[in-house]
Amino acid sequence: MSAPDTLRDGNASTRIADGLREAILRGEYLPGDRIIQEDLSARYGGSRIPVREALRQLESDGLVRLVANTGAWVASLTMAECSEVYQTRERLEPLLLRFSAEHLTTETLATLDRLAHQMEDAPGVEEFLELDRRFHFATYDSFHTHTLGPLVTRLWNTTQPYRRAYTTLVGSRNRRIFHDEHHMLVTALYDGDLELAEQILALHIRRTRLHLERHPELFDPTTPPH
Amino acid sequence: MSAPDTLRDGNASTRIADGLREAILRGEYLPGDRIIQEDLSARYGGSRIPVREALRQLESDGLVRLVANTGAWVASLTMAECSEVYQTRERLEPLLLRFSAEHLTTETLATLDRLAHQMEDAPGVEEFLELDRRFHFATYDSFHTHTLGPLVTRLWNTTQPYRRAYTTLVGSRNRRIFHDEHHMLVTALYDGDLELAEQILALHIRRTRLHLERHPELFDPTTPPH
DNA sequence: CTACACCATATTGTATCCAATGTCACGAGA
DNA sequence: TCTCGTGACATTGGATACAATATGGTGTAG
Repeated sequence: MSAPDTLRDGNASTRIADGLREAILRGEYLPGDRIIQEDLSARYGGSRIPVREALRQLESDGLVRLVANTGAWVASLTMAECSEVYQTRERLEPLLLRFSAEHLTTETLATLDRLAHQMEDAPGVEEFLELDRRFHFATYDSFHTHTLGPLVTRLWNTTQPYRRAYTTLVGSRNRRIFHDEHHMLVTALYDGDLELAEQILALHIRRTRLHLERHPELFDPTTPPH
Repeated sequence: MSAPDTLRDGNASTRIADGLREAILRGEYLPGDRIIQEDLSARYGGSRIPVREALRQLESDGLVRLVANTGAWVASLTMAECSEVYQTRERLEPLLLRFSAEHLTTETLATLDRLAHQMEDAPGVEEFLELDRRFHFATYDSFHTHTLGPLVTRLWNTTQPYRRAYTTLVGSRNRRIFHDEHHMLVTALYDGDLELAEQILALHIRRTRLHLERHPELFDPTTPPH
């Protein structure tokens, strides 16, 4: 039997950072929401000291914005910033895929195929987002990386609210090509054609970016009040 | 007249984080060195609270390794990890260069040319490293980025101790091709040939990585004690 | 009615104190 | 001589208390 959740790590800051990160990724906090240190103390237990350390951590992760003597907000992106993250992903993830694909097992390939099919029947937005994330990370998880894996995770995290907003907005329209790309990726991996797999992934990310860019209303105004 | 250094930011954690980061980059602390919270308190003023926040921040930046209830160390890399960072840079920096190059001014180009020549006469390791960094960042600074710029900075920072060690080890041997690549890059930028500039930069980073990989003795042993 | 100054309140920033944990040296026993 | 347990010490983790700063509302002057 496991220890109670509040003792999980022996380290309150890490626990709070993980908890808040998950809450932001679940959409419980929205971009631009104010974060009060005392609220987090109350929610996760402990004093404000570990809360502050957690906020520093999440700031470096790009999930929280801190302003000295003023407070903390859930980070928000302009469309240009979000687009930049996607263009970064377009260069990084194919590399990570290449590293990982060299170590893919048959079981992982079967899992990927299963996830790609499950996604087609995802009943709601949350299931869709969750399966999409699990699919892509399953293609990456076969190789332990020091820098690249965490970096990619970070880029996924900072854009998660906007993926959610977009998916909610367009419903299940236009998803066919999205699923097709996943299946093509699985096929390329089955065939061991890493060059092709990299290209499909880059196109997949690029197309998603272009779709997002059709909806500026999802993002912060380009000229935020400074 | 400016305020004393200890009041620079109105925020002790940021000040300490910046100070410690610079100290690590200057080589004042070496990879693997233990960091004692009280020492930082004494050195930068203030109590241990802001020190701890600063350490969290630098941990997320990849410059410090924290172990719960045990302590903090200056981060160190194995050769494989360092190589991974360089492969990541090889994909990222050409993109950043492309973003930035579209906004390069004539003055910046002149500065780049000047820096490239200055480097050839750099008297010592520190000057060489400093000029190299300034050269590359000058090619990036013409475009304000939200994610990519800080990311690249971070990758440069985590590998800085090893660049220093390598440069010290080989002295000024084999630097000719290094300088030539810089000049080629400047020329490509003068000509507005972004495609070529990207390729030169990627090759430049790749060649540096291959040189580093000839010196495993500079790095942590691959199987660290766990 | 608007603009501005001022004050009350909420919130963040930091210091001090104590608790918890890990480290290391020393000594007893095999 | 080596191993293992034990205890003192060094160091980190966290809570409380207080100081510093920002915010938002109210009243007053123009």
